[in-house]
Amino acid sequence: MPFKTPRKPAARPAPRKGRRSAAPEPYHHGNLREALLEAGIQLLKEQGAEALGLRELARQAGVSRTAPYRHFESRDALLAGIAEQGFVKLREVLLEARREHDADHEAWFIAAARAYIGFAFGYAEHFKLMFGGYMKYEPGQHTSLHDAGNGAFQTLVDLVLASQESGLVMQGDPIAVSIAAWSTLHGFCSLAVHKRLDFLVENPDLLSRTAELVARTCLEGVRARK
Amino acid sequence: MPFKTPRKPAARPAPRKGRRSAAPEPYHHGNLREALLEAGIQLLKEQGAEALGLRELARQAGVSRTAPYRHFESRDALLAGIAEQGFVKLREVLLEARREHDADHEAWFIAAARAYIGFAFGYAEHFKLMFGGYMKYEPGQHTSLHDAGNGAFQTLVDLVLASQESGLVMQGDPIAVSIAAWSTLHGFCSLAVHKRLDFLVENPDLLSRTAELVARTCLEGVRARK
DNA sequence: CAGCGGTGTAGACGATGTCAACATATTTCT
DNA sequence: AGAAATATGTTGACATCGTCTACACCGCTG
Repeated sequence: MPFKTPRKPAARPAPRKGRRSAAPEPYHHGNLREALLEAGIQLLKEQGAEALGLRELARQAGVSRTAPYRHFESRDALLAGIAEQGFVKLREVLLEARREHDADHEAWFIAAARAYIGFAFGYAEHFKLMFGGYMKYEPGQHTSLHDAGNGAFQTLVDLVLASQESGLVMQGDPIAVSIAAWSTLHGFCSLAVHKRLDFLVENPDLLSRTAELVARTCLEGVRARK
Repeated sequence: MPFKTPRKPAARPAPRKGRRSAAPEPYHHGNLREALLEAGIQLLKEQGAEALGLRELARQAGVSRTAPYRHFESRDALLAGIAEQGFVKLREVLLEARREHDADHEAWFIAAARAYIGFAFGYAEHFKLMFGGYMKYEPGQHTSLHDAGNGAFQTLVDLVLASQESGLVMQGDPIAVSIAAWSTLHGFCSLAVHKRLDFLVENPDLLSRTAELVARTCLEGVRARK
């Protein structure tokens, strides 16, 4: 009986005998899709993106190796799903910075920069997955991931637009200006997360002071010239 | 006779029967080490870092799969060797920018920024390998790669030091200021190279204008406040 | 000429992503 | 309610990869 074998029943979130709910929650055995994403996020945090194997994820979810293919077209698609969650979270922390400093554009700017840096350091592996070359990123593919990324970027564009109106930030194509500001943040985070700033890591005080300098630089670089 | 088999003799750089030369060029069959690096650089340019398999490189060099292990401890070590070459090249282009604008610090700054961006766009895959998470990067490992990276970074520190003395750039820890300036460049390049700026790619004019803005932002962000 | 270390080779192992074929559970149609 | 369709999960197999071990060859030094 090669089929009745393991089936750790505790691993499944209770097959839901209830008739039907409004949300089209998957049926069958449990919602594997989310279980895979959750396991992936957990494993990503603990071991990094390299450890995110399809088989490993399936193992952690208590299913067979090819089961994930019913929910993700390929390993890359699964990674894209995990990365997407990261962009959602990133957007959230950026929106939070906005909520707290809506009135003062300069404070908003600095808070957004700190939030971005905080996200990168707090979710380093996630950050690497989102912006690194861990998966193919062909245009037209992974549109959902793409949208989530644009959603996060849009919060920066909103900030730039508002700051241009209030005269804090230089005029010019808002996209270009946003990218210029974003680049400063992103470059610092990318270098740090990839351990290219290890001469700072040994001096945590200098690291945090540099982070603060970067947050300011990010604004000064695009501040309206007098 | 399972051993006499392939041995494409043309692929080897002539066994060098000459007695001995000053440089300790490897003997035996040819200098496989450099052949592997060359093939790797070529393949990297054409197909990206994912294609850099040990077996594939060995194939390209016309040797057996495990031959590379006589010259590189692991695949990561080979990748590190290839990345190292990239840092050497990057340092070269940065030094060239310096040579051309030694006197005018502002021009030097802009030229260095353009050179960095030019390198990233011209050697996109190499850039990704150098700064992405394609290989383990434990501290203490790959010291040669590490040194090459620091060598390239040092050219930026030199620029910042000179610019601080001449009053162009703000005071403060030169390392921190260098990182702040570098971050702007690096962030832009990293985003572009990883295709996260595709909304720009469709508009090459906007892309180049943004690149120019970034090159300026990189200086404005750390310019001495009046 | 013997031996020895530097170099290259074949075989094997475990691991991975993916495909095709098959089994089973849930929904939908009649 | 029963049948058919669909969604989900499983096994087996294949090609590929990095790496280990044992072995073969080469060119030098004694």
